[in-house]
Amino acid sequence: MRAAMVINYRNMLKNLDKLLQDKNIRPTAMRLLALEYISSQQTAVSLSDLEAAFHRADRITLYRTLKTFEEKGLVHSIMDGTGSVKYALCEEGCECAPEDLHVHFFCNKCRETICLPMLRIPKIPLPDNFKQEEASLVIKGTCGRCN
Amino acid sequence: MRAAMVINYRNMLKNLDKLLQDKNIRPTAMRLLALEYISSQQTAVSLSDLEAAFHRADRITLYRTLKTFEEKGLVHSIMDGTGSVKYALCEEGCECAPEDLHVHFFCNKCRETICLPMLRIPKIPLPDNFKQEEASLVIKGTCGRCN
DNA sequence: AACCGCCTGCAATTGCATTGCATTGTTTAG
DNA sequence: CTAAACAATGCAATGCAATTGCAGGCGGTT
Repeated sequence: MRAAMVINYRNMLKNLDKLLQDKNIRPTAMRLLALEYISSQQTAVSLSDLEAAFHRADRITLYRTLKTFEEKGLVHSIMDGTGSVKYALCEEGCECAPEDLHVHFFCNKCRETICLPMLRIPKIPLPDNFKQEEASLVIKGTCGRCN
Repeated sequence: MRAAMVINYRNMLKNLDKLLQDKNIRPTAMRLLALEYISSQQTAVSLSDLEAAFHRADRITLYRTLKTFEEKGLVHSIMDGTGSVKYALCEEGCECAPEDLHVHFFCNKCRETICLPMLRIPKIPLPDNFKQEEASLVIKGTCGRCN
């Protein structure tokens, strides 16, 4: 049992490691931890969340870690209107247009932001000569847990 | 001709005045000017825009003017992801759910934000137990003018 | 005319995002 | 194996937008 867990944990690290490598991100200890945290969360995480999870780590380093993840397409950022940017893992193989193409939900009760990857942003018929490059749809209300 | 313009200007002020009164906002000089400016713009305005238009006015007063307009339902705010909040007139008779129900467009070239009141945000079929209260859809790209 | 409340202006502060720089750690070329 | 080159980290400082406190001023009411 113990052994199995250790092996699983090792495997997980291997996987996270691979995730980073695949995106050309050097797998440092901090980054592995950050990535582990992000992927363990059901909701999008803010810099403050990360900071709270690793209170011994430097805020700036965490900030740059998130920025790096975003640049390399490992996570995407979400502006949910709370004033602090949230980050969530990109889907496998997604070339994430900056501000992704799926819907995000912000719960007014628990104040968490979640990705709804199965819900794509509908195509909107823009006026003549308008060209769409990105889109961001944030729905606010109460989430399944809070209802 | 001159006389007609004067009369039209007077009428306009009367109209703006009425707009304010209807929303229970006391029509001070500053507010009339701010409202005139906002309604003369084709695009949503930020606090900085207002500040630039009235460089003799106090930034804080302009800030509070916008806040008052928003509270009273005269304008709605738009978070377009630029980091500064934009404001635009609400449609006649709209009870503007905070973060309105129409689509907004942000042009990556001219960096202006515009309302597209004729384009309603489509209804999204949320997962079980999720309740929608508001929604914000911002499309980014290049606008008609910039193409 | 006196009172009261809203509006305005100035000062100061918060909060999040961002950059500069020196140090440490890791990779790579010789 | 070592040194140079580069990347990541930690600390300090700054930028920028939003926000609040307070005092004075103005308008409207009694």
